[in-house]
Amino acid sequence: MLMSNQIELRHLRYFLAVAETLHFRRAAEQLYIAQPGLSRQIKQLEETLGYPLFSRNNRKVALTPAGEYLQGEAAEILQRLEAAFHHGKLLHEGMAGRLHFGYVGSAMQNVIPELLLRFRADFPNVRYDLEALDNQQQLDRLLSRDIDIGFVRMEKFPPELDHRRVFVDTFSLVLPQDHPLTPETFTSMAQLKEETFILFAAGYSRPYFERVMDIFDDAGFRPNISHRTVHATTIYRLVENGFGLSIVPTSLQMGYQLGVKFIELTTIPQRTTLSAVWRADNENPALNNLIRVL
Amino acid sequence: MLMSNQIELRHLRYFLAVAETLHFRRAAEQLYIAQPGLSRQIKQLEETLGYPLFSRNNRKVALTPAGEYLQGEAAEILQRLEAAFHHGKLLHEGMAGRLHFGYVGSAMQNVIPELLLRFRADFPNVRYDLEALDNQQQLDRLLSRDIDIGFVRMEKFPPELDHRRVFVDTFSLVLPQDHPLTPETFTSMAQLKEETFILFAAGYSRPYFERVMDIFDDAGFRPNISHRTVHATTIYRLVENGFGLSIVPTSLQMGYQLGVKFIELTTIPQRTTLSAVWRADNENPALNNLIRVL
DNA sequence: CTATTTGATTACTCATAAGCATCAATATAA
DNA sequence: TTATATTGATGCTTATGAGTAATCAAATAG
Repeated sequence: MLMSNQIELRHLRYFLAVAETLHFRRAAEQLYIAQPGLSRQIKQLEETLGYPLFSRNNRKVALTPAGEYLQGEAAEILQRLEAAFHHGKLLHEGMAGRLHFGYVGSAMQNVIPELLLRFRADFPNVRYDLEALDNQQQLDRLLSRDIDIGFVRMEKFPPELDHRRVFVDTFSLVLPQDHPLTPETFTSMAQLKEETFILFAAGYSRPYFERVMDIFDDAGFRPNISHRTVHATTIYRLVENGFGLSIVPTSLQMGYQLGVKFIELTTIPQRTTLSAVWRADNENPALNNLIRVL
Repeated sequence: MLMSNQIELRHLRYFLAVAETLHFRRAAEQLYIAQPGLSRQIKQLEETLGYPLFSRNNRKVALTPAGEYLQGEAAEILQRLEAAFHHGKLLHEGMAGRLHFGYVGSAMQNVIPELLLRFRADFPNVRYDLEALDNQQQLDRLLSRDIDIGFVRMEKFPPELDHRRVFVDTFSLVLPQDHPLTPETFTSMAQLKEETFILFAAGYSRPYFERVMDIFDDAGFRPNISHRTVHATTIYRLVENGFGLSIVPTSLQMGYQLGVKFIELTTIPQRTTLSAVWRADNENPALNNLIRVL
């Protein structure tokens, strides 16, 4: 064991008081204790350390070189400890710390930026890790506690996870700029029976894929799918160049300047929902604050 | 008062033990105390801080985010405190710290470098401040505690100061390279009755100046003094260019490559002594070690 | 189910920090 | 000089609270 194992913070606090005042009686008053106790605690500290901190010639108290050095160190150490306790409190209150986000790419169009802005207004000292992941990756990393919260296009979740619907979106058709169909002439999905389609890969999110296929089922035909991809930009590029049409969440049209046009499918019943998911037992206090903001 | 004023190092040590083992009973064993005391101390720490450090579900102990953070901080703080105590011990033993030297320029020729080399061998962690000062400046700054030790050419010292003779040196004549006098033809100072002399200024050190004048008194003449200066290089330059002869401590000839030659005055009784001086009540522990090396 | 293991709780003991009265040494005042 | 005041240290007592032993309640394992 180390020599300083019997030293307590009390010793340091008393030492600092005497080091400042260089006067045992006044230091004792300042500490709201009686002088003899102070004398003995300082003596005990010196004996434990094995060297004197003060030179006292019965009329004057002065710091030894070692005492002078320790005065600075002890003051800094106590201050740092105090700061650590305070920062711990912030962490406990979710006012500081780190939140690890997972999200499907489309959530970054509107939901995540808006959420982060609102959250930062109340909790400016929380930092974020943001990671674009598909639905299944997010579930895996939630269960392994790698991320604190996920934003997925799903409806059913494992029992360990809590969730909340954060955004319900219509679908939109994506067509080339020069396609004859317009919002005015569009009446029903059945008009697109002969078209080729570029859709999200089924593996990316089966529930999402099936929701899209429902649209075609309701229209009474199976689509001719030429390409499957997960990237919005890729879809738009392919549509732009005449490889086919596509169906995407309406919010996904934001932020792109490409040669495609959109027709929002407000007449069909299908909607796609973005849900926030998190572990019910996640103890990150910042997460509770985030969920409250949701 | 600060919230943490009732927290003691004991709390931190106990906390770290539990944080490491995540097990109260084993942590208690490791600390050589019984488990109930440990439980209470941790609880008390958490209550004082106002937030929990562990989440215990009657079967598992886990750190909260705040606890995880404090584990790192507390470990570092304890380590730093331990290091501070250790460094204080080094300071007390004179194994670390700082020594402020004053010295007359000539002491830097041989005495100071040799002393520092020997001292550094035993006390490599002591740092130095070196300042070239004349005798009186050194006494003043010793009395005002600005320097720890001085190296002067004096014999008498104020009562507050302790001293020790460190080097006794003969005098040497300084002559131009082409001067007719040589060590072989030199017999007595009386041969120099007609010469002009360049000497140290009396104000620089009266005892030293009078010692030099004694040499002339013994030779039976008062010298014709053309210049007075304190700088060795200035003296040598003046001698080299025929402005006169000089008398310097023999050790002062080291380290200069100039057009002058020296004749060591071994036959006269005068010697010049370099003394180390320090305050008797100087508490710098490194000083005691230095004096022991002297 | 029972046995085991976990941390928490309770009542008690004992170590010790703090307080009081006093002392010795020194400085200041008369 | 003597008297007085002020300093930190010391001896003794007290009270706080850390530590212990026994026990409990809850969860898990067999």
